[in-house]
Amino acid sequence: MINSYIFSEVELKWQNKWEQSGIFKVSQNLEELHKKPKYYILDMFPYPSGSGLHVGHPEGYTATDVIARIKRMQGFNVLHPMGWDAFGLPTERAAVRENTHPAIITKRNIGNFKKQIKRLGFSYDWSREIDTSNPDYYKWTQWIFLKLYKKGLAYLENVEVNWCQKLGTVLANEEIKDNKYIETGDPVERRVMRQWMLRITAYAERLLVDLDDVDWPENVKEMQRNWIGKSVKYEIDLQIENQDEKLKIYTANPEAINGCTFCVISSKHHLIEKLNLERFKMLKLDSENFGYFTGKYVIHPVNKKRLPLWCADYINEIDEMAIMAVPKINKKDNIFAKLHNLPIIDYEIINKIDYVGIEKVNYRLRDWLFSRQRYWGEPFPVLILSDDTIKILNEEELPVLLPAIDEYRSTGNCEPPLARATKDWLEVLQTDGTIAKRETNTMPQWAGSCWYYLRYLDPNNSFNLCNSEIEKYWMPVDLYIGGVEHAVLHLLYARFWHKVLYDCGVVSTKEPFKKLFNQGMILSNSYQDENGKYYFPEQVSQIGQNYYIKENNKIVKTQIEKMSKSRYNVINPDEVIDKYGADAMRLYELFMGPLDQVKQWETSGLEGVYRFIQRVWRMSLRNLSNINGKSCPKLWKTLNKTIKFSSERTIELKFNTVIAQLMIFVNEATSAPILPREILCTFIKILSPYAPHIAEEIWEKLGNDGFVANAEWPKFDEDQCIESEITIVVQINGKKRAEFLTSRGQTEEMIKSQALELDKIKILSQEGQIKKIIIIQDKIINFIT
RNA sequence: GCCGGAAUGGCGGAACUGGUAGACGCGCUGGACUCAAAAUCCAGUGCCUUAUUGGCAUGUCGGUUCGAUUCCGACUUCCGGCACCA
Repeated sequence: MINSYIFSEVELKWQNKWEQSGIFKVSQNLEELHKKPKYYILDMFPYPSGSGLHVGHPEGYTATDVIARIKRMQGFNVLHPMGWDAFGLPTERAAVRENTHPAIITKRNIGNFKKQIKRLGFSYDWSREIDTSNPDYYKWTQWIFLKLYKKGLAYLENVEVNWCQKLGTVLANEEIKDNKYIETGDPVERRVMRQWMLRITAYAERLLVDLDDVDWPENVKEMQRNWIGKSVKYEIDLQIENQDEKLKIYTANPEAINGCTFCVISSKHHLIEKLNLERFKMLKLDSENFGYFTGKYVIHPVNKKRLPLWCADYINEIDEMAIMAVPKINKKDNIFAKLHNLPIIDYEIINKIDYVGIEKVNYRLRDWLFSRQRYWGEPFPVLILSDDTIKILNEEELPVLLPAIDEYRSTGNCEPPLARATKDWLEVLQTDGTIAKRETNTMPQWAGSCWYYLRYLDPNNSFNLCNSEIEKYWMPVDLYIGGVEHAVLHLLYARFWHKVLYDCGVVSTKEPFKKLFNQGMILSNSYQDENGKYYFPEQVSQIGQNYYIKENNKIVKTQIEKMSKSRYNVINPDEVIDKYGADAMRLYELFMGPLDQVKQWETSGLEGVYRFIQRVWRMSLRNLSNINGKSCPKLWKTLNKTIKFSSERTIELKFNTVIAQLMIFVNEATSAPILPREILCTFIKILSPYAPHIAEEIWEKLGNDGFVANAEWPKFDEDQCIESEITIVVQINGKKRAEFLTSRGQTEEMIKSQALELDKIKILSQEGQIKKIIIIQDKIINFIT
């Protein structure tokens, strides 16, 4: 079977050749770098989970790889790195289960991920690989924390968290449903704990304004704007009747103050306590429209009437909130008023000049809760002195290494796992003889992913986070691709840190990511019981319309959801590659649909791209002609169109349409009477970013020197891309009724006279029914009757 | 609930700036090759209508326009985010 393409051998061969030759390594030498323009293309690096890579990961990676390869062929220095967001909760859970050090589990998971990723033939510069849980890396995460602290952007505060007494630990929101731990049903309560906070709110305005300067999808910018939530509000102080206290209320509509019939204060407002309303504090305000009269009245600042003060939590998500209710115009106030029989009145709008409050700019954005009661994260580079004050460490003392501990769970006293460390880690003798204690909280997973794109630039620098000349050459990231689920949090946090680093003079750009693109998620079916617990597809069987857990026959519901480790619904790319090969896998990932759209994985769709690969192979085995490509005018034209199409649409990330065009070319070239070598060689070049393995193999077989990956991207002849003969559509009242072929670029008169020759139009014209004619050059003629 | 998306044949999708709806692929049907099968190749394939130079079709309802998958308004369903999954 000489005609069949054995992908497994060929793909391994080229992956080895690429690695041995080091063609995807980028120079660290600045003089060398400055000879060419730069292109920094970045993937959101993965969290190496135990369940391995799923088919959703390589979607974005394939997209960036195609761009990286085409940019290299177009003469750019391309920085295309990969690494691991290695700290994180699931690894810690696995560590608890196996009682194995999370570093060992992480190493194992990274090994798996890397092996899986490498099978797809991506052109990463692996010499720049980073791992956020490596002390050489997290030293710099801690270093950035020191910068934040010195700038007054890190502080301690008592904050409510989800506490599970039974487990003696804090739980993530996703682990809780109806105040219970999903896995075991143990109750979860809100408990106040001392937490590190980052003052991201200090950067709210800049985070908002600088969105105007980046080339990001408008919807992502909009989500960030809404998240920051800038609003201009009026603050009005209302006298509380028979009290010294004043109540500060907020309103966006001060002109409507005369429509106010009552005021509402949130249940967590500090005045609740101050005004001796403790007995109400015990009440749970879980229903949105639940509320009670506090027994107090406030005085209307304009008409001096008494307004009842109610307590309810429908008003805002901010704890410290009070409003004037205008049930006539505000929907929520209206519902609340009707429910509690409060008056709804008509009123006159007051003039701006008579506003009784002060204008105040508000942001919805809250400060960032930056500590976790977990082991597998960066230790804070701080000491708690005997007088309970904070002392930060010197840069020379970094990194603060994670200590070895016996178990990866909270202590019996409900302290974080780090409290299990031995005294020589936990206690640090000070020069004055007192003993300082280490912080036992760790940083959240976001920390490492907030600045990793900088470390790729200079990954082995042990004196600096990265060399500033190198930083100036590569930054900003030209294209950043990752899942839309990161549209707000990761991207906002990373922007915040970047701006702080900019203020510290560490980086030269205000924004880290010039262009952003969010790939849509690949979804698949997941199964969940009534408590919200997930099951693997193997654990579930279908009977009729319903799904049951095999073990106990309990019914589960199914839904199409984002593929993720926590939902137990991932599809493994290894199986796909075993069956169809890496090139087919790459093509399918992109052929499925537009990159930014949500897609459901259907393995059957792989058949088509697999056949395409085989067709390309058979086509290349034909007897090639050495005649000039131009002597096959039709195929030459199609080739030029295909080069143009791919050159333009690949950069626009419309990969699915490019692959369709490549297929059109192959269909035509397969049935063409002769196939000139020149045409095939050019086609192989434009195929190579998409299906690099087969492209290299054919390139070599055609007798070319070197790698096709290093070949020059072909140019196209614009004249060849224009059709000289076109179809004019003839419409009557906007409906297509006929069409005719003619040459391009004719005048309206010429088009009109040709259309009037058509029988249908002739009759229409003779009956004198034509009232109006609309002609669109080279496209349409529309007769209106 | 709030914020952001999506909806086109049996299926994934195409239509770049308001101008031929269904490119390309999957599936299906028929044919060629074969002892047979696989693979491959050729033809057909939105729905309705007996054919048609007919009618209906881009989630639903309405609007703007000579003309709407594309613009505007309302709605339905599904998906993502909502600050400790990342």
